[in-house]
Amino acid sequence: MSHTAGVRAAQKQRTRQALLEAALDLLAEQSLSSLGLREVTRAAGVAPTAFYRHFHSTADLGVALVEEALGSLHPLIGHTVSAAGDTGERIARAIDLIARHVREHPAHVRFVARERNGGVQPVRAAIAGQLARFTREVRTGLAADPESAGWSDEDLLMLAGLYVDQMLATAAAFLEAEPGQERDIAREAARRLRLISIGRRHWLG
Amino acid sequence: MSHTAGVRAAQKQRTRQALLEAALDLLAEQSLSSLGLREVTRAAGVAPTAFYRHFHSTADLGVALVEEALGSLHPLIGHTVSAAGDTGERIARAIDLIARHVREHPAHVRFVARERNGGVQPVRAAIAGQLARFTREVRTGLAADPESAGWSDEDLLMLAGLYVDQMLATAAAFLEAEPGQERDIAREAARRLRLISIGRRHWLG
DNA sequence: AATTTCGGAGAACAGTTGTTAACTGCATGG
DNA sequence: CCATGCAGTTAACAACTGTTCTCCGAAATT
Repeated sequence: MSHTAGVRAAQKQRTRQALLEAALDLLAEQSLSSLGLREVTRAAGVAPTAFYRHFHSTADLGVALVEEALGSLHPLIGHTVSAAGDTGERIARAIDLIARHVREHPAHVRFVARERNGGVQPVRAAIAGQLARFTREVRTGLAADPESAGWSDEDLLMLAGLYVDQMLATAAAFLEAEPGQERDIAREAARRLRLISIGRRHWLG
Repeated sequence: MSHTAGVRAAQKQRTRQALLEAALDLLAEQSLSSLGLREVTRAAGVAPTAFYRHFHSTADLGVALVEEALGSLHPLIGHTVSAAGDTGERIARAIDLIARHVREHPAHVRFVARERNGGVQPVRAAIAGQLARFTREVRTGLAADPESAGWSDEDLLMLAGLYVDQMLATAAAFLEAEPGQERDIAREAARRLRLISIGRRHWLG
């Protein structure tokens, strides 16, 4: 039962993944707009022309990387926003989650932070799209909270955007941090989130 | 009294400025890490080798651009933070100031937003240094406000950092906005700042 | 007036880039 | 079992890159 997807298609996927991983590696020390097609294929161990079997251009590859970096993160969002516990516990857990994610996928995080305002328009658009989705998801999560009673949809979206921006800024800070500084960054991020949640509590009236 | 700086040095400065402006133009559609030396000299109308008389590399030129983009902004900061008026008026004035700055110097703003997390380490470091300076200046401005009574220096620095990040995010949003959307972005930014200032008011206790 | 300094030009270098064309070999579907 | 499809290779192209060395002319110094 069930074909294991075909020997042929499987091998294609392996090459595609090799290209994506090689690119991600190279992007540790440069921006996407300077990433060369040959450079990528060389690092992936395939011929330059093989690239065209998978992507039209490096910009196209970048869009695929956005999907890989952010696409699988959506389930996590709603689950985290509507977690149990008091405000302090929820803040600590959210920051812990960010820290772990940055530790486990530093290249993906770096890529997103770098290309969010980078020099390749389609990639910027793809990232903006994913972040807008995150924002709507956080909004939905917040709406379920009893503390959001009386809030307009517009204001909830504003708060969600503030949170998403803050999450990304914290992740970027973790990335740039030298070993041992993570504690300080976590404390600063917690204070920021605490201030925002205080503002949230007194928003009405 | 006073030599007008010498014909020779003056011409050198003109060429240097031509290189910086040509680079800034080219950086509208790419990142610094893909900016070529020859590309810059071609756009500036000088020979490739002339580049070396002014910069060691394009990374070096990038650091100079950071200075040009952010160096002259410091006086403005303290003046804006410690302005008169109630909270709403001060928020509106700050956002207006950002909007005007983005309108008048879009290339500089784009450059900073893009290279803040870009692929060229010395430039990232230069931007981080300038933003840290901004944060300290905002902190000093906030400290003068009677509303900051009882605040620890650490907390003031946290709040200042939050403001600086928010300013940059707003500027970046203005940049990406299509004509006519500026009003909405200004309104969203105002709401964010209002929420933060509410959090500030209730921070203690 | 003679000499030094120095910003910029010119030519040449080895190496790299994206893209094209024609090919090879093997998994696939009839 | 055979013919088709297609991922990947090889070779070649014109164009471009950063860097070096040599030179020129005019401003600056003496």
